[in-house]
Amino acid sequence: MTLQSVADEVGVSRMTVSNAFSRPDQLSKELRERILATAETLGYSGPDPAARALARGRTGAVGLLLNGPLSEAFEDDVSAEFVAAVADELTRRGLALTVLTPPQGDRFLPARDVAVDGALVYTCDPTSAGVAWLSRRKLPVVAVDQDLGREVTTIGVDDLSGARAGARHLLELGHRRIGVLALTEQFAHDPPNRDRLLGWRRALGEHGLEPVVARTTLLPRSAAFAAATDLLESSDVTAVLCFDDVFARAVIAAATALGRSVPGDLSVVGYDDSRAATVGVPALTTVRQDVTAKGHLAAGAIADLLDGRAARSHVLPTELVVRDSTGPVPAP
Amino acid sequence: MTLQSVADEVGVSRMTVSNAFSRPDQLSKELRERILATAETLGYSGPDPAARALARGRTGAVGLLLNGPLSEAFEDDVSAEFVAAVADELTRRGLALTVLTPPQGDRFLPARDVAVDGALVYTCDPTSAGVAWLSRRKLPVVAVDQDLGREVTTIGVDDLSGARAGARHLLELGHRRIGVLALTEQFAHDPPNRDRLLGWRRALGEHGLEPVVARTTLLPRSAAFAAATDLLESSDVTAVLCFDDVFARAVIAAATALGRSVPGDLSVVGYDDSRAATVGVPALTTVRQDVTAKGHLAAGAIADLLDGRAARSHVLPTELVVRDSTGPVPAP
DNA sequence: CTGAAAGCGCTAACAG
DNA sequence: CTGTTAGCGCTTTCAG
Repeated sequence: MTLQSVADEVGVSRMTVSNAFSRPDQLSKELRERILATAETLGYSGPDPAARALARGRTGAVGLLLNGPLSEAFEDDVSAEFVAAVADELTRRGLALTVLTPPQGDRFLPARDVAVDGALVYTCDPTSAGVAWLSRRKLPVVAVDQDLGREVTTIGVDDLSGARAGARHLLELGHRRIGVLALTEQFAHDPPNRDRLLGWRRALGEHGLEPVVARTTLLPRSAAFAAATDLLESSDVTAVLCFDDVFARAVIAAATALGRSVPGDLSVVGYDDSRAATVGVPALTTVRQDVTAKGHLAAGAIADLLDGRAARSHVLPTELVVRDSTGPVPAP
Repeated sequence: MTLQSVADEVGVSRMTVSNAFSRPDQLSKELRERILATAETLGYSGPDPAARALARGRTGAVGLLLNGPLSEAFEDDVSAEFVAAVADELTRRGLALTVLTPPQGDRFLPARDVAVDGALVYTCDPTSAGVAWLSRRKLPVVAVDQDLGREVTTIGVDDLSGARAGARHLLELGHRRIGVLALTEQFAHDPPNRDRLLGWRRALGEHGLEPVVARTTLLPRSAAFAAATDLLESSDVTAVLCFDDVFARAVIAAATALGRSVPGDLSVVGYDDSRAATVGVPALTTVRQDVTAKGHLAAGAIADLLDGRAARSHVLPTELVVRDSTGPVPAP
């Protein structure tokens, strides 16, 4: 079943059938309906997407390049919300989302071998093979929470200000011995981790203070609990600033296990204002970012690029949300 | 930059260059390396995936057809874990995952217009347009937690037994007035919802009992809390069987808000053994299913189908996990 | 509004 | 091991 079979049946040229499907305004309504009806009868389900992709030079799919185990990307509320927002917005613009997983061998490298018109780079080591392949293919790319150079359209978040706001909030409450729970050194150059750490450091620095830094990983989830326990046992911090809300929950759990109450004995600040911030008790003081907006902007940017329009970089604002996990510094 | 340019430069035929990239065993190691080196120099990044897809008749991408807002699919732990497992296993098999979102208009229907070799159908209304388009395109399909007919390879879960085990557990604890919190009528034919409900009903039926049925939706999350509150206020159930762990948490939250303790005053059984089961207090008694295995099996099945191998249907087992949210029926 | 010509870039099959 | 032949199914451009 091809365009040609339908054309033969109707008695028009293949091109007219193509137009019936792809450019409705190029032929009479009447003829178009006759063609569509015949196609239906013949069981022709429309132009073959692969052939169309080759002829048009566009596949209609946008890649989402992710590094590390996918479980990290999909099992984290924040990433999942981002992916959902991206997929929704891409669909609205007539594009599909293809997941470009990290390669698991040598034969098949998604970033090299999968047909996409462009890609979103998210949660990636900028030096990864995937990023390199995308640029070798000269595909349009939009970086999200990532530094790929000034020429690359980038959608980011003002984590520097967000982190600073969180730290200042603690300082205003009188805290002076403050811990932070960040990602491991492996993420030293990951913008969110880097900027949050920097924002905390700067705010504390304004008071001549230095944070007690603890580091951990997103997975396994138990790692954060262990790191938090260690931080609380090995130092006398009265407050902890966390890389994200999940870490904040881990700190609260660790504090509780050590018999310390939050916010009575310890103040905890999360980040993201994800589901974890409001689902548990106490509700978290956290720094809100609009992940859905980030996804929409990223999808819009890559779509613009594909349409030959310029795409602007954006830095999304953050906002401190004060809830119940922070309070005045405890009396000595 | 095409195969031809590289061929011209090296002075061999285009086919030999193609072989250098795609069938390394078809030419001498020496020649191959010379070709690859030249390609590298010329900035040729390998065969164009779109052209290759047309010529080979295979795109190397598998669709994942989802219905309803993507937020439901991605922001639910269980679905997210499933998607991650699918993507991982597909990558291992040299395939990519393309998300086939529900159509948001008329011009662009992912299930009709996106190039994929086959698709996984998950969380879909079987009568949806998406499913219809896939079958019109005659694409190989694997159904997950879905009834698409006996000819369609299906990966499912033994929810009937799982639900029964949960209900029997409550019966053994002495409960007789039992509520259930299921999905709305809209999901009457959704296999997980249908089978869990059926399993609960049958187990209770063996004791001549009928459950008090409450129904709600996955989103917004507040809906479950409201439904649970209503159930607890309008009936005198001593235990509630829930469609999933998130609902179980909502029931516990509602009970707590009404001044009832779990499991002292009320027993609650979840489903899935997802993160929600163990993250909060009390840890949930729940019915475990292996979502990652489900994802791996589904990906393996569609990959087999694409390779022309037969793919078997599977029904994964479930297992009751007793934790702290269930206890003996309270004294009257 | 319709059709003819000319590929898009690659690969299967087979011959040498 | 290497090259030739013959498309894959569609769209772009441009003339009628």
